[in-house]
Amino acid sequence: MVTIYDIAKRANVSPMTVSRYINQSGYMSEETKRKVEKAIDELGYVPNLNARSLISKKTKILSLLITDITNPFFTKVARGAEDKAKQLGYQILLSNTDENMSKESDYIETVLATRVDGVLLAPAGDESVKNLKRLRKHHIPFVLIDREIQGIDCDLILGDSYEGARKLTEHLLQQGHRKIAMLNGPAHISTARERKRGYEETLKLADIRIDQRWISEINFKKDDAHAAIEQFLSLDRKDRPTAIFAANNFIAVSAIHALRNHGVKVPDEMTIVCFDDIDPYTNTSPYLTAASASQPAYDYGYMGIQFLIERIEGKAPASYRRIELSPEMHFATTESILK
Amino acid sequence: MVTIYDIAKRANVSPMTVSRYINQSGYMSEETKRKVEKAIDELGYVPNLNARSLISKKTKILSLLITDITNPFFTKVARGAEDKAKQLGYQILLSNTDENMSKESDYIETVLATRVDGVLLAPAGDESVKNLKRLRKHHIPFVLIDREIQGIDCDLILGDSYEGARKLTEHLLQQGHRKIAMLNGPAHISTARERKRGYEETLKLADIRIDQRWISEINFKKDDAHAAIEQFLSLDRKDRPTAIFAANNFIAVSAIHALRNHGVKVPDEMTIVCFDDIDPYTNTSPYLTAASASQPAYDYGYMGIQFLIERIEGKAPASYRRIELSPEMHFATTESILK
DNA sequence: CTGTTAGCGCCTTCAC
DNA sequence: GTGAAGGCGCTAACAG
Repeated sequence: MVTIYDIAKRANVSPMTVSRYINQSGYMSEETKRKVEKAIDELGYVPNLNARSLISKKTKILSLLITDITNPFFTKVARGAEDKAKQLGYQILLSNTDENMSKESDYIETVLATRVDGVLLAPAGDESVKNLKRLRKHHIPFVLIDREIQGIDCDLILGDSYEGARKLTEHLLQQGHRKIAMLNGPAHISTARERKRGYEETLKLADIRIDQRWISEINFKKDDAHAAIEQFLSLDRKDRPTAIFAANNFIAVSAIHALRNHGVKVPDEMTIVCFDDIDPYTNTSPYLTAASASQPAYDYGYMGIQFLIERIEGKAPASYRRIELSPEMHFATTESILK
Repeated sequence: MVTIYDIAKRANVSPMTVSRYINQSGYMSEETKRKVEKAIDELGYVPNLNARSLISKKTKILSLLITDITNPFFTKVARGAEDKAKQLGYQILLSNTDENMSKESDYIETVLATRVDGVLLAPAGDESVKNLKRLRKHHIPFVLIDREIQGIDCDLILGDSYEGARKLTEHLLQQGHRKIAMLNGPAHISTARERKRGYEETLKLADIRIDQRWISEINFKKDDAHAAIEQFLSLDRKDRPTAIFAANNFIAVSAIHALRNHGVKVPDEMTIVCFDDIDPYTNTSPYLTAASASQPAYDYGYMGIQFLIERIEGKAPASYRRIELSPEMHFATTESILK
């Protein structure tokens, strides 16, 4: 491997001069500059960032710890994160926790050993508090996205889950639905709690009794809704929900597939609304969902990384920031629903 | 920062003993083991992989260089890659080139400076050959996915673009279409060339004249089909294609959106077939595409990383492997098309 | 403007 | 079984 010593020897200068050239620090004569440049070119030298990190204690690497990159929400988060990181001279390590606490803990250890400069993460659940405390203890800056953790004060980028849930539920009420089920995520995730709160309060305000058999708590993961859908369908006709509020994109898609497997046509025989987009046809008929609360996922990643790097570089305000991004509501037009 | 020296001092042993404990290399008495363990616990020591890399010349970091993580094909590639990497003790750095050669070159420099152990990449185009040669020169192992580069001998994981294109085109012929347009990617990408070859040969075999106005070359990127669609629609009724073969998922989605913007109903008034899936409804009615060639994207990533790590660790066969994965054809049922 | 010295945190090598 | 010396590639701090 070519090192600054090899360059130094060939250019007849000291290694320090080479280092100065590479870092453009301090002045040097045009002639030495040329000599060094020539040697670097001829030998094909590339600086070793690892060695530099050992001294500077900065790796210019960030960790993106999300639950699943194949969730379109997180796909866009990742893209936003990578764009901003590249722009500011950082690289991104990708990790998927699958909403699994032990996987998350695993990755946290790797994060520490790798000496990344910071972490952008969507915590697997409330229990993540121990992982976050571990990061804190080791002075690794982090920013939380999408999910809040009680007892952890930090930069935070969230969606307004409560408000989005209210609007989705209200939309169903306006459409005449009275038996509205909710397919929610696990209660140990803040967004699930907030979305349920929005759902329940909206129904209460409308004086609608909430049948506990209509509320099912599953995972925010792929293909997890099948059993819950069977449960709904097994109810007597009079108790069976006519609409379902899916708490995220994966749940909605899984629900739609499960319903169709059971011969229930969506949207004709069962109305679905959901949090997040169902790409790529969110805004295109035929609408499968009657309404969705679309989150600016790219911005979560982009702003998240920006906040993180500001923290890392000491450019952030002293007090932590809490950003709540409003979901954008998409409603299917009557025409398309009837289609 | 806690180092092995701190641990050594507290445990009353030499730093070397601590190092041995961490790496489980060589024997040591149970007692010293316990002492070291205790010190590590109390001080919260975490080994510094950077320092280790400086000596071992291995970072246990791989680079995943794709065009765009938001392309569902690459999303799944990334997931497969990360899963396999984690399983084998590696981490993944994520980079998006946007099919842009200068961005790709940029990332290659970063790859070199970071001293990653290897690279899994989907080259931006034939011109990538210079970037690959640069990797070669610096002895960085790499595996290519999805796209082949002339003049570069390396492990390769491809889809059978030719065969998939033939089947898609044949399907359109069987459906009675005679005026079939192709919305292709750029000719400097191998998959675009192969898919065009499949399209053209199928039409030739059926004795169908290919109208050059039906072939449009755009980018494999989001929202790039609008102008081409307008072109198609501007043709006289008698020359206007009745079906479109979209060379990838992004092109298909963009085409569908563009068509609908122009009031052309899909699939009723224009039939679309495409390479790749259109998630999440690929296999669910209402079908927007009449047929698709679904690629096992997860496997591209999973196998790609496996091959790469085998190379890195000297466990790969001497000669390079070339894997060609068959796309899985999905055809919409007549019923659903008519719906 | 350029060079020397020392050390980042760890491991290889060779002693004991 | 354990330790001391030296060095991985680079740069901070000081000297000239």
